[in-house]
Amino acid sequence: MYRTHTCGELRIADLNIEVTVAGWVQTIRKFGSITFIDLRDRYGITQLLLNEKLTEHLDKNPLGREFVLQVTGTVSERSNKNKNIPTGEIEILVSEFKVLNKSALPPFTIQDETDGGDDIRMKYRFLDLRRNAVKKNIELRYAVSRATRNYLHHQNFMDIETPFLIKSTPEGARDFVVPSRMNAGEFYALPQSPQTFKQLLMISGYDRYYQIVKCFRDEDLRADRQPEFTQIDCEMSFVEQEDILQMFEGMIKFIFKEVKNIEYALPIKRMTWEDAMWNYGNDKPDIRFDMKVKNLKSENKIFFETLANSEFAVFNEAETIVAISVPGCCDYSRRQTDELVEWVKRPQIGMKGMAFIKHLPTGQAGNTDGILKSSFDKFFNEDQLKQFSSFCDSKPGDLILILAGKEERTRKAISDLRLYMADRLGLRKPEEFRLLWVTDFPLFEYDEEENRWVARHHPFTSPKPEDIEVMINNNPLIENAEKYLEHPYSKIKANAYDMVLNGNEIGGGSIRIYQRELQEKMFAALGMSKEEAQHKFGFLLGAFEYGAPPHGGIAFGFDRLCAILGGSESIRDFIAFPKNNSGRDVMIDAPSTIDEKQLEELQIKLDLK
RNA sequence: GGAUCGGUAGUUCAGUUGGUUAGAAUGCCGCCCUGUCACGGCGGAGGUCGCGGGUUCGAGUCCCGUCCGGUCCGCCA
Repeated sequence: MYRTHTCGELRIADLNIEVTVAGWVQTIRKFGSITFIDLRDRYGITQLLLNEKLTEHLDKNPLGREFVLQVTGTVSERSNKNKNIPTGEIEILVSEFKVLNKSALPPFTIQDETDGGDDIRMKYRFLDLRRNAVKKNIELRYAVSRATRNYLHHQNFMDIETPFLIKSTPEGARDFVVPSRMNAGEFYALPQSPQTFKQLLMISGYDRYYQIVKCFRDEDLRADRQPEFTQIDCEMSFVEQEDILQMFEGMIKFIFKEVKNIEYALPIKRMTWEDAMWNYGNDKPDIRFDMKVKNLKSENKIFFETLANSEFAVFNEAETIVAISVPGCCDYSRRQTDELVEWVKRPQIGMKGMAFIKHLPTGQAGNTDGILKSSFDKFFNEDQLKQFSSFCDSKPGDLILILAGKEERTRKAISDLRLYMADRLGLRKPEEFRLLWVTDFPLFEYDEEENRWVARHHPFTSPKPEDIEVMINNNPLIENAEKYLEHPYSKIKANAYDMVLNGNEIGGGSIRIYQRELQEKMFAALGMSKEEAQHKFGFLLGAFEYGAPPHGGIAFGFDRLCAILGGSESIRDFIAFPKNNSGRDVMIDAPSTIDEKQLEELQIKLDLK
């Protein structure tokens, strides 16, 4: 037996018993003829005390950090207690110890505040995982997984595995591709999600399915995007949107309770996609703070009358003018406002400039309205500025920031600016969690490059019942690409919904199409020929003919959910063995070349450009 | 595909308008220390300044190229 106890469990109640523990050397503190060693395992740290004799032995056989020890001794009370750790009242008076294995000197310190940078930590990820800071993320991930499984199990969901070697369907993200040796010249694709399989399971009658499952997308990465990532993938039969919202509201609530011990007040707020875009410039608004977007003008509709006749060309000519009132920032200096202007002019934001109004409090008795001072004073009189202020709901102390330009870009910019200002003001508190359902997404988006409709969610999403006829009775063809907004298809709403947590999309799903005719119409709408649809999705279309029940589902981004619950931006911290920005695993050095023999077996010849 | 920031000791970083022998902290090694827990004290070792080329009397510093890493845009149904 290697150990009787772990390094995290011994307490003052265990005094005088003989124990054997095993673990890694965290630190060695030598004091002349006695030595303290902190021994670490997954469960904690226990202090060892080596007497004179053992300390002498140590001089001849030195220990180093991360050596693996097995230690036997007696639990004794410390004369100086350490209140910072749970085992801080005791130590083990060592009678014998054995080095189970030596360790090379680690390239960085195995501590909460390590001295190692990301690069070296990823290369030695197995050492990084020993650190408490990383370990607690991995533990949190397991807690989320456990809570999810518990909840879904008790709701009669079955965990059913679906294959990883499937068929490439180049709609949506780029597939990872695997050559088939037995079928030379042919390729499997790794699933971007088990979408079609879970729909087939519904047709098979497994009316509640879930899987915590790896998905693969061969696209460029970000801090919150990995080439292989994990989804909580769910599907239900005989349900409408409302049933799914209820079920998964319950699930997220259960996860919050189990993992964070937070009782989330239901129901979760709901918002239509249109409202979200209108009031936040974004389909995944962070509602931990207000600072709503004010629409002064949008696509040639003037909401704020004064703008119609102003001399200010920037405002006159803009497709869209939007503003936010930032609380408590009216005293921004020239330098600070310039800094914001520079911020919105960065290529990532892409604005040409920014106007602002300072709503200064006066300090004079009797005047509670404050004084308005703008960056465009010469174009507007005091009354007009007042109208501006009241339109933007500004209060004395606010700084009104105004962006003008093309609809889509400007809306994205004001949304980014809103988040940026909230960050500056500390309004995005990591320990505050605000959930939101966003519903009624458009079914289609227009792809100007390919000059066709693309599915905003995916091609299996059902339109709202009232829009089905619109879809069936109209030709998807667009004669004038400039006017795609006038095409009936751009008005069709999807039976789709996203769950948003603190400004992050953590889950999304839809009620699916379950009739062959409608699904064929959908493929046709996306510019797919009958033959093409049959080649790619014939199995699904065929299955729809054998009694497909109405069904729908949702998938949660598991890594991202864990990251947010853990208060982090980066999902890498919550994946045991993540890949870097270029999709490399720097620890095992993958991807890599393969043997000539392997290529031969696959009958593949490389012709690298 | 594009933008941007970075690469200097094992590690994390500093390094001025280009100018003597490239520094700090931490880690490591040695000696001292019986109550430390971020132990302390004294001493020591440790560098192809990512790589290649250029400008210059002289390059860690300036220029060009390249590789690697971070962040972002495009992309991610």
